[in-house]
Amino acid sequence: MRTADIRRRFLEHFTARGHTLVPSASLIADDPTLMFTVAGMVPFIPYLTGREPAPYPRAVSVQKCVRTLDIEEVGKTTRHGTFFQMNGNFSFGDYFKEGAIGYAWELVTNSIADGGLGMDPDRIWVTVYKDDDEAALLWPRLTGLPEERVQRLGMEENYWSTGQPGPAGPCSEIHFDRGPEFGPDGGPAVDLGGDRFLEFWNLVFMEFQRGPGEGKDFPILGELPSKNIDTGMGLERVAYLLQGVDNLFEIDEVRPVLDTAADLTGRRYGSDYDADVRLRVIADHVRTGLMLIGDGVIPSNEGRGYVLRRILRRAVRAIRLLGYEDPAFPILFPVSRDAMAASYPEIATDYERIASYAYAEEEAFGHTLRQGTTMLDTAVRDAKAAGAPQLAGERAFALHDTFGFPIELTLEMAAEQGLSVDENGFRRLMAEQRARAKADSQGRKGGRADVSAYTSILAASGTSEFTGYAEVSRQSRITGLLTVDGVVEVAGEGEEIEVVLDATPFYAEGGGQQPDWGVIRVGAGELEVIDVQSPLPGVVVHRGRVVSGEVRRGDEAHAEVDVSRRRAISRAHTATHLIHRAVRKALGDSAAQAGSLNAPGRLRFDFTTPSAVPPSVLADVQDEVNSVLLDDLEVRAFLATQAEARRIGALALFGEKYGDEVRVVEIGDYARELCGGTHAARSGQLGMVQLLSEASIGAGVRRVEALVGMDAFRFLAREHVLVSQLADVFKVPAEEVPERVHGVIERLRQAEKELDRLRGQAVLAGAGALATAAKDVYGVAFVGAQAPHGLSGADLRTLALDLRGRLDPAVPAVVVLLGQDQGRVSFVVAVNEPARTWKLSAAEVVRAFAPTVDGRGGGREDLAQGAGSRVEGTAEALRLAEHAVAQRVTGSA
RNA sequence: GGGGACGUAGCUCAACUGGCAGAGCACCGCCUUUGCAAGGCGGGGGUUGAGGGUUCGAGUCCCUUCGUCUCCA
Repeated sequence: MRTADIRRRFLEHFTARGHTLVPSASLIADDPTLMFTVAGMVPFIPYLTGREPAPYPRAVSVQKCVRTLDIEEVGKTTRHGTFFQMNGNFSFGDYFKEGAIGYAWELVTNSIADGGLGMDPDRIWVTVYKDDDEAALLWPRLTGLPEERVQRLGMEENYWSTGQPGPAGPCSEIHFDRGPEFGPDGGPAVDLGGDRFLEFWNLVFMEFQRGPGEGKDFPILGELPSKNIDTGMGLERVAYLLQGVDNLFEIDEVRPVLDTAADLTGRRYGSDYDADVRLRVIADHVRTGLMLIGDGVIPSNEGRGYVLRRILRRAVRAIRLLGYEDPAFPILFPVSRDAMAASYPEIATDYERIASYAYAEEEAFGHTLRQGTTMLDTAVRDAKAAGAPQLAGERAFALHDTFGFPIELTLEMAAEQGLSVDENGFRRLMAEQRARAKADSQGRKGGRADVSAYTSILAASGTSEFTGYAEVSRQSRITGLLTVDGVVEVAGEGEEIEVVLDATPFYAEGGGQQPDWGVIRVGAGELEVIDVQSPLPGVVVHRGRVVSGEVRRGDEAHAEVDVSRRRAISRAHTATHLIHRAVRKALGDSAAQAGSLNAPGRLRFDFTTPSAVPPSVLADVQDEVNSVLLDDLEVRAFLATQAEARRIGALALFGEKYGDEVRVVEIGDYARELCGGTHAARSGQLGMVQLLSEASIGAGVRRVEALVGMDAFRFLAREHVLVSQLADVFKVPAEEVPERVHGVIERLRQAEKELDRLRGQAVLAGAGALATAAKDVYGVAFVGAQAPHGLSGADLRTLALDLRGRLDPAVPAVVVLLGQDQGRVSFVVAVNEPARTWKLSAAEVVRAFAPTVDGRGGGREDLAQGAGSRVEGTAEALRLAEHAVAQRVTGSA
């Protein structure tokens, strides 16, 4: 049975039983504490914890998930994969254990013709929590399962809770017996974690409220007012059971990639364990990369983007280690796309964009690999030269840390050179780095990193409503107050605080739009707001300083947004939509928004496109946007369902919440997209839009910046003045300024070169005479002279080198020149090759006479220079230099 | 957020403990040669990312800043 079939059967089974179908949420979790959506229940957390009322009593979903915690295990075991899909049915205070067990059993054992999965009931085993007598009784009673195939396990296996106070409860797991060839008899309780009894569905019965405690050690505070069901069936696991293959890498959605990789590298899957592991890694990581980019994650050096980068690079590394050197993603990604498109059509429609990131990343990694290889070669050479049998851990770590060279490759390539690597040293350094980063983040706790303070405010006071679309000031109440020390009741003048209101007109930074500023007044004081953030969905935090009086939790407050700032930001945001639309019209739909910044009067807009945008296209975009402003279109915002929004063609960005209702912003009939930001009322209010620059900010992503309204006007006015001034200075019409400047620069260069040439000639003018005046000092041709005044140190050097060149190269020669320039003495000593074999050193000669001119200097054996301040010492210095030469020659002869 | 590395000619990179800014490719000219990566000779091309500092002297050392790469969180 194809994976897409299992998925469809699951959804149909539960929708037929009154469950609301909820589409998979984005892999980018709507929770700042989570990197990715790591489990099927993540999108339902607010309902399961009772933080928000559930909009439906029962729900069913197939949720995309990514987990990278055990990334090192991927490919080595049958079940670790970084991307997987969780089938889940949920009940929010509706049915409980009996319903959950009954529905599950029906789906698992109903025949395929009846829409079930058609598993053999005789091969099903279940486990329940040891004290959950209710479940232990229900299973045999509802399903006819023999009691001996219902086993009791402890807290570790069959009890569920989050790490924090909140809901908890026993769970019950359904296993499939793969047969005696996979392990011993006796059921999952005996073959715990083995390959024979494979757990594929976990039913969680949330019935208790737990208190604080570590791990599984916490008190039960009582029963939940509303008992919930949360189940998770690993789609991949079921697929590999039903498809009769050995692991999740061999199912229909993954295997094609594995086979293609095997073909590319000339391997036969199943013939070599190490190669098999690598093939499985490739298959898994390619799929994960595809799905992550599909949900809007972009490879980068931090956060989610970094995890994605690591996954992609691990895939590239694996295929390189299998001996394939050419770009592999352009071959592998389309295969993965075709395997996944049945369940996720957007992967196919959006493929061009996804591919551009993936391919670029492979190329970028190729670059770092080439650099790293050179570094590794020198490291290997050094080690061999030193006679060391192994590469130091420090070198391996430096390669990894600085050049991104993976340790596996270091091991492999060192081995080829007959060297081992000090892996323990490497691991120690990695651990140190980890400890450093951790210590750092611990040190800064209490700021935004820790959201628990906000969670408690949310729990106590509920969500704060945003009213800023319709109004810019409002009466409300302070429901939460924080300082650096945490939650407080009151804050006095001068304190930096954070305030939460029950309802606020302040826009929290989000969607690229900068936060509002303004003031919050209470009876006894006033708060100046300079930042507004939403650390958790539903919580709006106003940051600022108490400028007078005091602010107290519970105070009635008057919140007032700085209107001119807000308007300037709104204009920028509306302009961003127009630019987005115009760019897409000009470049095609592959030019998708990749980020934006909307600040007062100016904006940045990042979008994906394979290459630089020609200036002519930018000019067209700017023209078009400004003509739309002149059309003075009405800007309208309204709520719509996802389906409606899609029908009317609203552009949806990645990482949008898949809530029931979305906000659509449309500008006349010109642009329409999902957006939570604030906007101008009519396009005419923008005045004008001026594009400033276009640049690359990374592979496949370009950024344009623009000014809006008065800021755009002032910019142009300034430029105009500048050009007028230039035209004035150069005495030409404005259009001819560039040509004129070009000409002037060219002439200046010519003049400088000519000057240099003449200078060189002047410097060398006396060289011939000086050379012939060389003195014989015990067999050494010695030239000692005062150069003409005004020569720089560099000039002296040129002269000295020229002199040295004029002397007989077979005869030892020493040239000593001193010159004066602006009250300082500079000097150069040059020594030729034969003189050096006579142990004459230029640096030594310099040191011999430098003190007589109060100078210092030094240099190499053949050329040395320096400078001093005592002009009167020049003649004496020359004598000393000659003396030094004489002494050295006679002393060593 | 915390570390590490790198910014030198159009490109790829050299330049030892501070001491003459260079090579290969590309470009231009001339010569040779009817042959698809042609050879020879000659030539142009540099604010060593930017700004300070130390020093007789900074591509090199120190500080600031911008950019790129990379590891950890």
